[in-house]
Amino acid sequence: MTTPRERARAQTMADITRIGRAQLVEHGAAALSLRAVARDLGVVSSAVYRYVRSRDELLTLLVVDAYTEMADEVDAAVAAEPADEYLMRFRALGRAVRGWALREPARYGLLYGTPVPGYAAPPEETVFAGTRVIVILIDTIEQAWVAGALTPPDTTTAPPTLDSSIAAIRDEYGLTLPDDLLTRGVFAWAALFGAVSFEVFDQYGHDTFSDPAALFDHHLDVLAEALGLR
Amino acid sequence: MTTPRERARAQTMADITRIGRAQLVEHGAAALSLRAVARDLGVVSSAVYRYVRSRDELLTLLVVDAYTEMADEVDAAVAAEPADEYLMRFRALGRAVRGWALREPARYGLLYGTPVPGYAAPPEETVFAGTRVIVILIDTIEQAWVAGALTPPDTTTAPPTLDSSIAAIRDEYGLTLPDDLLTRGVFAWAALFGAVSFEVFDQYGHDTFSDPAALFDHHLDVLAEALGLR
DNA sequence: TGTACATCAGTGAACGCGCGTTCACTGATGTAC
DNA sequence: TGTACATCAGTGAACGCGCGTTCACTGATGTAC
Repeated sequence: MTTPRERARAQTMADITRIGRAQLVEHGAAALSLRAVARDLGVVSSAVYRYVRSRDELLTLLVVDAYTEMADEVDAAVAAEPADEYLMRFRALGRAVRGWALREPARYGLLYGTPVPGYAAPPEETVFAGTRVIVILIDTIEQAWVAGALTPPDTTTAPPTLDSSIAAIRDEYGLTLPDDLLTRGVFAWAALFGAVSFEVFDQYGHDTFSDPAALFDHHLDVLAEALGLR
Repeated sequence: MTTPRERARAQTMADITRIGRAQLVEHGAAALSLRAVARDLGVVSSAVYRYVRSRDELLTLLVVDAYTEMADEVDAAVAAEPADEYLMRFRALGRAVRGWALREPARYGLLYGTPVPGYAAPPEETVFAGTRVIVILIDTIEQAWVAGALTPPDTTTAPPTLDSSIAAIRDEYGLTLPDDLLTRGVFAWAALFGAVSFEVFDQYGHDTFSDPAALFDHHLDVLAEALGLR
């Protein structure tokens, strides 16, 4: 049973998140301001402290909010493909990340851009949401591997100095992927977000590529090839 | 013949750049402040306006400074390898980028991270310095191609919608690379900086990988394979 | 070579702005008896 | 069911801070005759 007060509180929290999101979009993470949120909320600046302990806590709220929204979309996009079409699932994942990032450049920048100076996201609250996408990616590769649908190139080997790190990851997520393939998965993760970041942060000149979506799809093809996905 | 006044001016400009660099390192780009630079320079805040028209102009100065330093290091690293050892040159390029980025995370962030809100780098002043690394990368691939030292995978084809964009790039830099390979070069560029950004911006957990340099080298191997470099 | 004038670096005060956070308070909503 | 008390949301003023930029100014350095 929720009291009116509880409902009002939940509503205000949701409003603060919504307004914070809008502030991010408009002015970027570094300029996010509690006073501006209070203004938009129609309330005196000190009132916001009833809901949020500090500016940093508001940032954390927005970080988790953004990770969650992106991961939800990626989840949905991957799940919309047949379970045994691993290449299609991989492509869907990549496109979902790119789609969200281009729609939400400021929030994407908060997650994958320059760290906000003086702010460090508290792991307890952000790690789960923040690792969802890489977990989906690695799971997709794992499932393809288990199904025997993967013919990984054998031209490289994972560095021996990473043995224990790789073993720890394999344990944590219950994987059976061989070392080299798991390491290639990490590469694919970094490369995917590199391609997205270049587009979102406008590293290509504005008009260098007439069809950036096609360029990105080509990147995904090259990445899938590097994973042995087909 | 330089007058004392000219020399003093050049010295002060150099001091401003140096102090600006230090400010970036300490507080990040968004917090870069003319007043703080003036303080460190030992001068009243308005005096800085004799040297720099605005905060944005100072940012532009620092952007060019950072691009130039990074490209100089990449240049030197690539040139230190034998001219016909294309794989070694590619590896040297990647490692030089990573090395500079890890030594200068804040300046790297200024170039490849979230855009500074409200600031757009003026192309006339930044494009030359900003494209030097990709030009070196593409040149390396071009030379390998011309020398016949490249066996590119033929599993993908460049998207037809990018024909004219690719042709424009080929013309501008006098290249003979086929479409797919040139497009893979762009991919390698984005993927390389993606791997570097993940490390600099701490996307992997702090202790997930015990030997990040080895992980990065593995990434370079996979990238070289995707380019057909060996 | 000496003098008059122009150029330039740097000063100090001011403008108007926004920020995060604390604090004592009012008044409404909820709860225990 | 009614009353006394506790909880909570929101107010308004204040603290101390930093910012970019403009402006009229002083005094030193450079230049043209």
